[in-house]
Amino acid sequence: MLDRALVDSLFPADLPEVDHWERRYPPRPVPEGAWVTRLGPSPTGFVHIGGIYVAMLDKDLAHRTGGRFLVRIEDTDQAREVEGALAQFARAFEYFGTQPDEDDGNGDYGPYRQSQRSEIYLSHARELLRRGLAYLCFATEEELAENRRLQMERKVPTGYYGGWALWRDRDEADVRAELEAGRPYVVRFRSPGEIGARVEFDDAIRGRLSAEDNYNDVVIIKSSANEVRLPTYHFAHAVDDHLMRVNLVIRGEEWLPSVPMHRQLFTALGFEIPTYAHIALLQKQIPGGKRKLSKRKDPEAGVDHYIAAGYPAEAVLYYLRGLANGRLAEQPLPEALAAPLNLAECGGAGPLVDLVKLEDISADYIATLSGEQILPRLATWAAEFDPELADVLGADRDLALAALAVEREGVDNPRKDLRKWSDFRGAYGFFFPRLFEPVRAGDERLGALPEQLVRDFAAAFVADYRDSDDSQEWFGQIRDLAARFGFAPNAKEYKKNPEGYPGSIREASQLIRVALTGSTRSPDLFSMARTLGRDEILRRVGALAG
RNA sequence: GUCCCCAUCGUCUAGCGGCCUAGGACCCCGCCCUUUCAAGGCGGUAGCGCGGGUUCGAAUCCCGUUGGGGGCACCA
Repeated sequence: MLDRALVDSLFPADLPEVDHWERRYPPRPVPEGAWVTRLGPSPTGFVHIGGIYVAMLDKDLAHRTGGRFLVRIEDTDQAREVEGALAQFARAFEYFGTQPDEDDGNGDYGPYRQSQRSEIYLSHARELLRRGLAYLCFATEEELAENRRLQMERKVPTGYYGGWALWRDRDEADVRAELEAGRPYVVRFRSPGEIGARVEFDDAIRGRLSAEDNYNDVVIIKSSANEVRLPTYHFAHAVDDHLMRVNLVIRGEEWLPSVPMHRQLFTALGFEIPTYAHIALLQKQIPGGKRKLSKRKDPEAGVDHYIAAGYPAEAVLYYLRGLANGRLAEQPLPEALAAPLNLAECGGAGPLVDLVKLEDISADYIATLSGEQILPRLATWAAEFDPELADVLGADRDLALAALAVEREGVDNPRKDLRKWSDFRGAYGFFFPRLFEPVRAGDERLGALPEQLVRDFAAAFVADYRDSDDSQEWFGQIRDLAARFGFAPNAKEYKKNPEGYPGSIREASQLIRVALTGSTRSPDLFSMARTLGRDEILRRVGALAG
């Protein structure tokens, strides 16, 4: 243990004592059993979908128990900070309805950015040093690297412990000498653990666990060479969770092996240990196995992927809730979104993110919406991601609503060709003259039909066109034309005698379909015709006639 | 090397000593519907990793193994 005066000389003279912070951040006035949760994103890039997954859990549990959910920016790694990261946190939280109760600039337990809490960490580090529960370490990077190399060579666990901890039990005289020489140092935690000892603890998801106790002396305050003295995650999160009065920490299972060490820190600091819940990591399938979903490699890891594609938040949340608690995947979406989440029902195995499944969910959800409900959301999406489409939607709202109504309103089984907003242009864009390019005879979309036949058919259609409110009657003119031009009346007839016909009623109607939509895939012809209107029909089929 | 976690159809899961010759959803296949696509209806293929043990009885409990994921950074 270093002389107290020596310890104190390492810190600003006006640094508050730890009890100052205890008074500054009193225990919260929340009911018994209330959860105070937190999400700790770091501004090193866009938000990971796993962050929304955790935030969803955090918020649900906090609110159901009369607690609070806060977001704390963990920016102690100043080298890796990315500009603009913070702004898109707020955007993501808003989109998915996971806004915190407290965050930067809003709450009584701030600051909510670790880089602004240096004083708090230093107070607590000084206290640990005064009590000999932490120590100064002057080991160089080279020395640490040599340690590591030797450890691997000898096949013993890597780390800074026991005989490998060069500065753990050094004479004060040595320490003073290094300080007088102006050598940089870090502050390390003096782990109380012994090699081989076991420790037991409870996890809110996994139940009672047992692990080797921690015997590593981890760094708690980074190098004195840095202009601003900042802590490592281990130290920062312990101090912050305590002073922000967080009592439930939901985080990824990659932290499980660190629990013994974190518990030691809480104990050394005299803090009550929070409840930990370690959730399984979302995974990506790779040949031979799977791995952590990575923002760097997997587009679907980023929240922006979902927002830019236009997945409704409800669909994504329903999918994530199903991953968290399987029973919710078997409930209708509205109920599943409103149901409480339960940590004990979270699985221990890391699930593969299945975009096919998400798309199905999204399609189902959108099918429950009316055109009036879809349009404003679609327009909002388009404004940011497809401005031309946004223009078109804005210019002709009535047509947009009419298009959306096709086989969606007044039917038992609404279409499910809109699985996300970005599908709209492809599936419905043809309704808008500005987005439609007339088709000419000879286009490959018309298949193998002879050009002249196509022209003649189209011309005859235009010449004799009859509007009708009855779908059978309306389609009847295509049947009549098909018969006139020698098409088989149905697929069976055509199959019997392929050489005898240019095609069947299918090819005949596809001809008109391609003329009207530019595609071989569309909703019902009659329904579209009613929406397009006589003039537009004649214009488009007329273009095919030449 | 070492320390943790996990293991039901291709995927996500229900199951937690007998109600399971294992249920649901997505995917995939077939049929129907049939003017395409999208839906919808009906049906189908497909799973408890392996080996011990406990038990009258195990997907369910125990042990081992195999496989998968993650930690061991002054990243978080």
